[in-house]
Amino acid sequence: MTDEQPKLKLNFIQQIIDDDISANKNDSRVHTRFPPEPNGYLHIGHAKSICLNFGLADKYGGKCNLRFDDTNPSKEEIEYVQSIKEDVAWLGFDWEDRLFFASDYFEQFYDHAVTLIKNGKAFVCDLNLEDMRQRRGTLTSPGQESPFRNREVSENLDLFERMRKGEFADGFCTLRAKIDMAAANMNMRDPVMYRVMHATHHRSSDDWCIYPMYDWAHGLEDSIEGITHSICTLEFEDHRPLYDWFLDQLNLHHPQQVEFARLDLNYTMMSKRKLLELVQEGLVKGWDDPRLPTISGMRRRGYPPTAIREFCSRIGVAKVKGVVDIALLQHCVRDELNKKAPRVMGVLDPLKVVITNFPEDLVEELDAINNPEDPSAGTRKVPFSRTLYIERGDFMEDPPRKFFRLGPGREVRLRYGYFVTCTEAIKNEAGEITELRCTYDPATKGGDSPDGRKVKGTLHWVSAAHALDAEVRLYDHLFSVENPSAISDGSDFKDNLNPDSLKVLTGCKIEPSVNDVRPGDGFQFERNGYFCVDKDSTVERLIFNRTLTLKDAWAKIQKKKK
RNA sequence: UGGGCUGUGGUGCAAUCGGUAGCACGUCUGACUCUGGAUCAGAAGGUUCCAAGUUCGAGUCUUGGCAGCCCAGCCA
Repeated sequence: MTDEQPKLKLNFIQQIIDDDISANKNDSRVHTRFPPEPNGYLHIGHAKSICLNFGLADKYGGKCNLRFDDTNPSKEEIEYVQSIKEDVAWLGFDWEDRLFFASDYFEQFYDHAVTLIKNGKAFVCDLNLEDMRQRRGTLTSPGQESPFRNREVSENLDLFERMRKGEFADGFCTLRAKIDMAAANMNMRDPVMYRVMHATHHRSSDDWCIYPMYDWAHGLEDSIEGITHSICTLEFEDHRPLYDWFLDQLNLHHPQQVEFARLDLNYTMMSKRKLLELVQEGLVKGWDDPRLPTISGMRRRGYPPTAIREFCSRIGVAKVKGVVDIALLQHCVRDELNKKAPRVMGVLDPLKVVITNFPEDLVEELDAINNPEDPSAGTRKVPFSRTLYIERGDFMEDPPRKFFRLGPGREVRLRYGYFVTCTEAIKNEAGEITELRCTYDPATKGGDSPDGRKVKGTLHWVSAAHALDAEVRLYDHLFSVENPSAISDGSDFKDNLNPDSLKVLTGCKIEPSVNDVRPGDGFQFERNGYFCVDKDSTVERLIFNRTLTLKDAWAKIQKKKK
């Protein structure tokens, strides 16, 4: 906790805040917020924003609110607000008593709108969607003013009140700010503040039939909450002048909006709309499918929140749009899991091995280290017997030069067990190997040879009679291409889905120490990777998700050969 | 001659007042090892978008180009 280290580099947002503090802006207060719309589940891109906002508050001794931007009841659901709260908390952030909803401010928004009308800065517009669009102009040409733009204040007041009372049908009219139809910034061309929408809101129920637009609500929300720094993504840069305009007209507190580039990761996508599509079409199994970049998906997959936070801090924050290599995320996950995950032996693709010179009924309890990275994790006993399972891929009849594992006549070590030598491979009629016969050297108990002879390979194994059966779900990239959103004409992003993103293995054999586990518990299956207990898992039916593989030098050698 | 923003190894970020372009991931070697993990040591990889200018000296300052992204929802 010492500050001895060279000063950590500040990102551009921290520099802005530092400057504001030096200038005693906002009495040097720092108050941020994370403002999700409850229209989907949070993903790793949101995690970046969450870490940023809560992290900034933490760094500067300030506060960070959790506020739901629930201004569009047609897309929002209570399920989403629950999941979002759960995800933010799981990531390790605490909004304390500052859980807010835009919908709680609807009355204030309304009053402010009335003020704008009274000041001649807003008007009720009867243009329909199509007419409004046509009059908006284009990027290079100015728009035309609405014929309703110069209604009397009293008429506007009356109409607006009747909008609220529900006298008009959906889409019949809007309340618009009166700014400048010729503005180069399209957002300033008399933007809509309210639309008529007879929809039931997940919190305010049927209290309202007009709902504020995001642009009208957002700046106000931040102002109401006394936010000092409104951190948001790049696409809102053009909206900042509008928020400032509203706040100036109303003479309200100005948060400073700062925009940064949202996270993009290769081999996946952050579009909520497309994620929703995958979920709704059953292409993945729900929002928490372990292949998804959602927070809940990553949680189910076994990614620790600390790893996600570390990742978010490593990617930095800037205004340049880029694509982060998913390998960095995986590196952070491995780094964390390597330090924490208890080691255990699990055989995914079992091949029976009989140790022919091992006594029939003998069961030896061998000592195994729980975590070589953490001596305090202690040791456990693992049963060893005459009949075992090893990984099918750990045996080759005709092994190539760099294959360090078992082959006819070869000797390897069974981890924490004995040196064994393969004497015979038994096959069925189809020529498939069904069983191996080996002999063991009793002098090598524990895994060391008293005569000092070395063995190149060490295999994981499991005693057949003691093993637990398990289903194991193997995951790979959801998409087979780096940028699944880049599609040629006539194709769909779903064409880029990786057909092998999920592989389900049954009949896997896990060592018996893993008998009393709960969903979420994580392990390293030695030499195989990191795995965690899935929420579908029961005492009768153990189910694991593969979080990640270990780095695999042998796999790399093989890949290069191809 | 619409507005806004952005250009630094393959990727993501640094570089204080203008002073030898660094870090991480990835890649490739090698060492070590009872996980082909971890760890350790090392290597490759840059026209800092381009051009001109200022300066003893420019990623940084000036001017002019070029490229990319965002904006024409009663979405957020």
